[in-house]
Amino acid sequence: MSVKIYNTLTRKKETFQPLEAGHIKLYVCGITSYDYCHIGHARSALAFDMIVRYFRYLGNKVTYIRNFTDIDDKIIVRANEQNTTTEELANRFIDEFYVDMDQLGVDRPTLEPKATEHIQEMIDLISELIEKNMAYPAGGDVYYSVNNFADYGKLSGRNLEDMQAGARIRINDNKNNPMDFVLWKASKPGEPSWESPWGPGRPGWHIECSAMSRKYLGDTFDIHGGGQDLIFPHHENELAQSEGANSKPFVNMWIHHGFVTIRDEKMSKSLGNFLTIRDILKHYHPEVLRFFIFSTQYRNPLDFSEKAMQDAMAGLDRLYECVAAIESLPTDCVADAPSIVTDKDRKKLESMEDRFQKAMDNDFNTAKAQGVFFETVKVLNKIQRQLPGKPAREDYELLSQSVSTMKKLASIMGILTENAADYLQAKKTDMLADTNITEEEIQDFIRKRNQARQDKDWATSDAIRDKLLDLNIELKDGPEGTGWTVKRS
RNA sequence: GGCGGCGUAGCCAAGCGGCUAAGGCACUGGUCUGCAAAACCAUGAUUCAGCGGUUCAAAUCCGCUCGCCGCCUCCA
Repeated sequence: MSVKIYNTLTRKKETFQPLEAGHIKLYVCGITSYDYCHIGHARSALAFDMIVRYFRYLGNKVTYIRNFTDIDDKIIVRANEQNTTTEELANRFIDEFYVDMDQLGVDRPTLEPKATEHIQEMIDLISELIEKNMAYPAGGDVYYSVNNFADYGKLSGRNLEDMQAGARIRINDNKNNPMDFVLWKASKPGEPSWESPWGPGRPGWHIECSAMSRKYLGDTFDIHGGGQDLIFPHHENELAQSEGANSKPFVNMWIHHGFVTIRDEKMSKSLGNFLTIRDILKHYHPEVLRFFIFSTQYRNPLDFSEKAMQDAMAGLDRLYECVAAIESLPTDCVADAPSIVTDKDRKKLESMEDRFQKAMDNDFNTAKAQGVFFETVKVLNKIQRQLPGKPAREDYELLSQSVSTMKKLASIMGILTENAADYLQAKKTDMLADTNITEEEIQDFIRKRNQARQDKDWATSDAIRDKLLDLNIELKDGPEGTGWTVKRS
């Protein structure tokens, strides 16, 4: 395996080498559970879903841990607003998260630990840090002492002097250094709290990931992932905690994906410009969203717009239409008829999987990989069109083999997973629901029009066609009769 | 101010020192058609924000300039 991955820690693409050959250990920061998920969350889940599927496709075992943050300030505030408990609120949105993930067809990680179920592990870790003089209790809180960790800032490329020069650090008298961050927070009255050696309180945000990754993946593991906004402070602090406590390298490879933007602005709850996953799935098939998200490499920003989604839909339809056409080819072929496929085209088809792998090996370049599919479709369409009524068995097999390979590879991105004919039919039915006409009525018009066409009454024929077009129904005359589609608006 | 990233055809997007600068969408032309539509096929950058430099060779490396974005506060 020679997958190259951009490592945030070294700011370079590196050849990935798991610690244990054939077994990859991956930890990804999941959601803070207090609201519905937006497309940005979808991108995160989908990016790592794709990465895990690719590693498995290459024959690796992958242990994939993705946590739920089910206790933090935002959850407490929101629970109070809704007059409920943090537990109820967090669990409710975890359930909603699963609804979205299932709709998107995201595979479940190996394990999805919750912060509140690992309080003891966090307390143990904090105690170790205090013993090692990497942390100190103060006024019921416990803080991490950044001055005692020489490498602090190595992930995000910052240094303490520069950061302190920035004036946006809150003054907190309990801290020795303004950059020290909280490991354990003394609870205020009415807040959820757990007993600890430092009094009742709750964990700081970063400590859960250090504690849970250590429990499930060990002191050092292969890959840690998340959104680019987590690099600082979250991952920087996790790294400081884990290496501070374990005195071993925490993670070999840090993967951070880019944001989803709207009109080139980051989508976020504070800006109020976010769209939830279910908003999107109301209007688009899940595979359209997947196709859209994988149309650029995972580290680049991805700008959401209706136009972009329409483009994605058109592209996905093109793939499905090709698959459907080849899958509906008549199966009676001539065993020893000569092939009509040129050597160049045959090579193109036979090299598809290699070219796909080459793209994916290069830091999971799904945009390039999609390009491989389209190149394949172009060749497939061309051959399929030239095929005689009874094609050579050799050619038939080349086409169906290519289609099944393409479907296998596309499933790594979670596209082309449906039966192509069903997908296209369902789409038609869905679109028909948005019009003011039924299938029976359309068939009726088509019969009348065909009669007119037979009589060479073009005026009537065209009038019917225009009438249907007004209703967003487009007719397609072909050798096997007249078909129709709902026009894309 | 510090750190990181980006700027490639109308739009989206690959490319990471050297084969003809992938691919998608749109446009245009062709096949098909009674005419259309759909589908399919074909077509577009002597050039990669600008200016310098390194090199036999640069969109790709280095420097500067301009523009955009993200992080530095909760955030996928």
